[in-house]
Amino acid sequence: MIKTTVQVAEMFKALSNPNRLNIFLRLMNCCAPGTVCSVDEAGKRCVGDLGADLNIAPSTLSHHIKELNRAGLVRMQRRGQHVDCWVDPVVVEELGRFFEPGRK
Amino acid sequence: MIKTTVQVAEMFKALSNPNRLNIFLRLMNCCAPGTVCSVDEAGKRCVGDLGADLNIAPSTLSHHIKELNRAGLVRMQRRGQHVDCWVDPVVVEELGRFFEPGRK
DNA sequence: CCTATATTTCTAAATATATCGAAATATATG
DNA sequence: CATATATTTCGATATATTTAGAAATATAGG
Repeated sequence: MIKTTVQVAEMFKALSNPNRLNIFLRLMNCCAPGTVCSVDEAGKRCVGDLGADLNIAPSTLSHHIKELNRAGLVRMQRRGQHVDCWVDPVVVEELGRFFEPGRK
Repeated sequence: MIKTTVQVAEMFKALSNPNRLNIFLRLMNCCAPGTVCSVDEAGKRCVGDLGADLNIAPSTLSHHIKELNRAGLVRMQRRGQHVDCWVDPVVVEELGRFFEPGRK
């Protein structure tokens, strides 16, 4: 899945806000900083959980997660009242390769 | 060299603009897209070279490279009329690790 | 010192982003 | 259906970013 420079820039933009980066890191680590991971399904957390201790309004949280989703980094799916979120491992792996030298 | 979430977000922000990302990629690849690498010192290119074919004003180019430098991704040093630029390999390697799962 | 080239600084305008609160929607359950 | 909880949409505002052009600065070479 080859990406254009613009698409990759979109992904980095999604991670360029400290709040969004924290949300992303929580999904990557599968648990809030300093806490033990406890989610229903492996690697998935609902929107509300992701905003814990981040001191942002629910509407802002929703907006940020939508941005991460739009950029292709995070997938979402409603499950009852909640909406589960998880990182797309393939996309994340591709991003990691961006920082390997000698890449073509 | 441990970085805060804010510092890392700054780095991603530096890469969130397509023009800046292109500049960064040229430094990473050490040559313009589709061309053979030809720089004085390994991995270094001057400010002017980095903007070739990017269709941006010199002032804009200078601004973007300064942003990459401020974020810690790119180092710069004047050499005569030119200013050489090169990526900080340590910082880039650290960024790459951000996308490895299971990181603590 | 004068000129040419490279780069930066400053200023300004257009556009984009971050954030909130209020209202709307979705779902579960009594 | 009424209510409670979770999330999203909408509208507004403050702030930040992108970019260019003009002027300033740096360096090399006559």
